[in-house]
Amino acid sequence: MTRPTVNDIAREAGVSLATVDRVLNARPGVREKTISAVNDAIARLGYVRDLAAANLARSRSYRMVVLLPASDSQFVTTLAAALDDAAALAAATRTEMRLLRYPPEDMHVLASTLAALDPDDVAGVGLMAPETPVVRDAVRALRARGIPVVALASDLPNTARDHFVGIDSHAAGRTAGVLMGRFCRGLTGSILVLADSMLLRDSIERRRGFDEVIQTEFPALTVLPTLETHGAPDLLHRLAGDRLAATPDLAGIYLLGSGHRALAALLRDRGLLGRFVVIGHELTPHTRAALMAGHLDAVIAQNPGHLARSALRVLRAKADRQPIDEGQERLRIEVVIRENLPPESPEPGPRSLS
Amino acid sequence: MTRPTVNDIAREAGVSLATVDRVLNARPGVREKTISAVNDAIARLGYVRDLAAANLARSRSYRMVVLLPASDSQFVTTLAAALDDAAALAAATRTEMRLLRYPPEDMHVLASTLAALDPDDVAGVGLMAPETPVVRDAVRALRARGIPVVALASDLPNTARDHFVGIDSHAAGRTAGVLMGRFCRGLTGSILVLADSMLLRDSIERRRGFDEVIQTEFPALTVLPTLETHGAPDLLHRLAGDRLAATPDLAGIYLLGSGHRALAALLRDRGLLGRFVVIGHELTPHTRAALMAGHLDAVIAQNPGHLARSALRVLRAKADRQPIDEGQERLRIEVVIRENLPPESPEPGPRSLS
DNA sequence: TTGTAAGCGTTATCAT
DNA sequence: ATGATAACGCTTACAA
Repeated sequence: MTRPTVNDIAREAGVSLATVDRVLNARPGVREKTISAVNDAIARLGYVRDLAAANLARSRSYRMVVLLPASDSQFVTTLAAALDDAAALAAATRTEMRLLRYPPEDMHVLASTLAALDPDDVAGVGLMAPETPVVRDAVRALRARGIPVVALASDLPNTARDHFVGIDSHAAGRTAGVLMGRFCRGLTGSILVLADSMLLRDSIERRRGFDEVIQTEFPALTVLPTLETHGAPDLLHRLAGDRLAATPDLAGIYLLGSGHRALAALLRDRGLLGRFVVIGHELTPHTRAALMAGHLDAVIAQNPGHLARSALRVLRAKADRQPIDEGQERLRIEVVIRENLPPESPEPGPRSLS
Repeated sequence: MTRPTVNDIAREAGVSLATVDRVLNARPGVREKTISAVNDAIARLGYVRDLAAANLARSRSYRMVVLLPASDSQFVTTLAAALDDAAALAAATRTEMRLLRYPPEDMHVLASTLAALDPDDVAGVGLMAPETPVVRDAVRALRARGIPVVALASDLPNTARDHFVGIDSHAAGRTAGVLMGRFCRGLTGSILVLADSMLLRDSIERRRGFDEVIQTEFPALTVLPTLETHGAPDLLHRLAGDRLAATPDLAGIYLLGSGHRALAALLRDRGLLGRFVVIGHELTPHTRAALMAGHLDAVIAQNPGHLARSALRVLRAKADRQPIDEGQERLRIEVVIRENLPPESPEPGPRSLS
């Protein structure tokens, strides 16, 4: 009736508790024969280990470090908030998080921060950073010192990071492309593309996915060269304004990064609000407002709450060398329009007081 | 540095462990004065109780019951599989699940099953059922006996269920409507609507949301009366076939429920595959295949894995009278097209063996 | 009204 | 290579 415990296994297998534990945790110093005896007992009894008890006994706590660029991007801000919420929740499982920010323009600062991390003080590192050589090396060094690393939001594929939690930018770009194409049904014309910077791999991949789809499936549309706004509203206003004037057949606008407010302002200036199909990325207060106002038609997004919780869960699993639940940790490429906009999270999440 | 425990409180307050426990759990038999002494110590030390340890000591386990209709609908099948996966995961936290099926046409069987549930054998009930008077009464009775109830996928708003885990059908219908309208840009014509049955509240609400959007935002489109197919492919073939022939200006098809394969077969028969915008609900093997083949343009879905995990987490929280994390438990109204189709879950989820 | 001590299911530290 | 035994933070008889 009641669930089998390690004691039951020990009795059934005719060994001691300690041996069962050794087998359970794949610790060395057990004969092959004993191992299989224990495993047999486990299978026979249908044992499943009580995680809570295990963690209690370990009384181990997990100090995670998460590094985000100190940019004022709304996505980063949103993610930081989500991480704080997730950390409050994870505290119940002895997992705490230190959230650090690094100057976005200097990867050397980031690298030295990472290099200074003490392997027996930090159980894992979450990192959102562009994949520059400096970063690559820093991540490799971290892993060499036995600290698990997960890449957040932006992947670091060539660093042997333990895991990536986020969405595939290329597929996200394709998704944006299909929506743009279909929302422009019947139209012949150009698509204006705005990015913060085309040096970031995510932007490049989004653009590549977008182009692929438009070229092969929507030949009536032409994607214009990307304008780089470097997060500067005035620059966007000028560059996009010029392009707008020079493009009489404009059908749609694709924002790879930020700039939603500046774009809306520009279009309003010109009396063009609502005249084009506009598609962007990430759900932030700005894009949310734009969706509600009808200035933005769709957003391709990843759920920051899920991202944050997943990051902490995965880090913890890695720290424990436990497998992760692929299904639970896989982020979806979300399509958000006004009608399925999730309600603005009202409370900052219950800070589990009692 | 380390978190304070009950022992620390006891020492700080100059009382014994047992007294601290009595105060913590609001048990009787403690002087007012002692109570406040303990509470002071708790506040001073910033104690936060370790729930896992508490539950371990209680050696409490949570036996949940989930009831699904015994229909052969693919969504229900998918959900059942997701629940089994979630249960395998939840087993590590002393939460087990019994998955029961009831004959979909007879709510009295369901009601008597619910009535037979023993309050000190089952810690919570998850229920997917239409909201008939019989069901309403059964749910009320359950709650009166102190068993928490969460509604799954389909809400039971007038039963005082503890929680609903699923998406808002009305908003889902509106989302479908917007996509239909936008994908039909420039077209003037009719939309064929197919449902299993219009007796189900979810279908009614989806349709209502869909109509609202089309009528107010896409006046060039006309939504035809719903055809009820009762899950019967031949009936769908006949009814939809007739309507198809009688509707020369058909622009789109909206499937409120199942029937994707039958519809594809019909359209193929008539050489009409790919001629209309087709939008449906829920991601199942059939809709997935249809999306991949290009016979279906978009699906409005809720994530069954999330639904299942959320249901079990919420039931557990309710059983413990703990607050739930709104952010984590809120399901998104997902828009799935070919480009953001999540990969088919390869493994049935790690059955946490070790 | 309060305290003592024995668990709960694991893990970890010694012995053997 | 294996076994006792004492934690881990909390609850719960049973005593006092």
